[in-house]
Amino acid sequence: MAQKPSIPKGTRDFNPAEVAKRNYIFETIKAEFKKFGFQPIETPSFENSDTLMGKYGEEGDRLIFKILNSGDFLKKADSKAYEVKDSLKITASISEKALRYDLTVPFARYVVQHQNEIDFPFKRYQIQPVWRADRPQKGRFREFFQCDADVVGSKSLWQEVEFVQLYDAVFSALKLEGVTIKINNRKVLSGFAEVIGEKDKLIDFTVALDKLDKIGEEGVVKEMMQKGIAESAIEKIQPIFKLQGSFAEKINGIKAILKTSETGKEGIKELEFIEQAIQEMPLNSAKLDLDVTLARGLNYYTGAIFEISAPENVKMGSIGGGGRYDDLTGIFGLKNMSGVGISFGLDRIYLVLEELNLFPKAVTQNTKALFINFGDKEALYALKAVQKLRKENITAELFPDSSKMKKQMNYANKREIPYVILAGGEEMEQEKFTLKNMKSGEQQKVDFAAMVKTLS
RNA sequence: GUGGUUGUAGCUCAGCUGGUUAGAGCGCCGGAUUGUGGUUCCGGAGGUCGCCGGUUCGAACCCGGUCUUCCACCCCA
Repeated sequence: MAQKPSIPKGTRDFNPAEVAKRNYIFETIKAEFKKFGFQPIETPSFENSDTLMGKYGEEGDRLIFKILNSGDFLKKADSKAYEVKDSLKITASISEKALRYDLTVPFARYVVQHQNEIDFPFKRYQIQPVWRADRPQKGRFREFFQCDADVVGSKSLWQEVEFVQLYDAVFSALKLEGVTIKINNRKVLSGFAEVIGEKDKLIDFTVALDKLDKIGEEGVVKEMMQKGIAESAIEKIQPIFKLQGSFAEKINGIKAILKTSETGKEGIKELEFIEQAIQEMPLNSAKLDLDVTLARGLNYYTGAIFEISAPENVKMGSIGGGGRYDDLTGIFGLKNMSGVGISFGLDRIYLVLEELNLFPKAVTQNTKALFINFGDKEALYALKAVQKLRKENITAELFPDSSKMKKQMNYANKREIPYVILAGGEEMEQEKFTLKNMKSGEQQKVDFAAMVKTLS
């Protein structure tokens, strides 16, 4: 065999069964998005580099796939950067476009660009692939789909409440139980930093705090100290490492710490608002939990922060996330436009559903009936019936070649087609069809109407 | 981006301290069975051992590079 072709690292092919299952997830999510009043938009797979660069932090810039300029790009390259082999600097001069890294920033760009045509508050959903030049791992790909729903143009906390409900609605529809919707608030995190007098180290502080469940209290303290946060400061917020119990109990715990921080208190108020609303309208299958260590994500979150944990028995990173960003469109010149949104990680949800065996059987079902081909005369008779069946909304097909019976039956068997229809000279004369149930092996000679009845 | 790991038939994997023609199970193709599949029996095809180079009389096996897989870190869906 010749050299086998291959696909790039971190990308995948999807076979028919996989596509069917993925579509099932897409359709389920989409149906809930629509029920909540979101409308779809789509944006290009690549954007101008300056739309994306600098929006995800230094780390993010590194993970953005850059597209090489067409033509004689070296002619226009930054020769100084080239001389000293400064990859970072030369990139800007040889690449002007980049593959989209997420759906939020392109959405912000979209809102600013089309601000005059949009009726605010604007609720949009978007399901498209994104690309990251990351090193792949389980559930981590270089091309994957995000399913986002966002609202811009409203500061109302009712949006947050609705997003919690939307998460719950989607996971309930997917029959995925035991999902935890973790919530936090940027203002609470700012409050912590303020209280300990390390306001300017907010990012370092939250990034370290975010790792609590992974590296433990000791690890977090160590990392904070490495980042230059004073030991005495860390001691002050020690209680947050040990927060336990119900949502309300945890709130009480942080209230004590944040009593001197106006920002912090505001964050608490927001969290309480959302929690109380959810208590009035209980969730179906998911659980809402406060996690003050949750920092997750992008620096532009200003209020609520969401992250979705898969059920405990599945080893998988977060399967969704989101939050409130007061000033995302500000980067593109549109001020005072608050947005809040959530995202579903389709590829990871797939892995979780697969692991827990939660895909409905019907998802992969395809053709209902296969007509055996006995020759041209019989094939014509069969195809006429196929055409009529399709008009009845029944998926049917004719085996294209008059191959051996064994081969045709085998084909039906392999494809798990539930019915095979045999129609030869005898059936043609009587205007009937021999309908064989592939599972039971039973067969009977029926007329078209009876066949439709069995197949529908 | 850093450190580690993996790659042998379509698939899952054997293959001893380097030693002739690299194996198994499953699958595939053909036949027993030319209007009856999933069971059984018989036969068959299919491998530059990820790729490139090196060491050696000799490499699937040792060494280097590269690609890929998975894992940890970074970060994240």
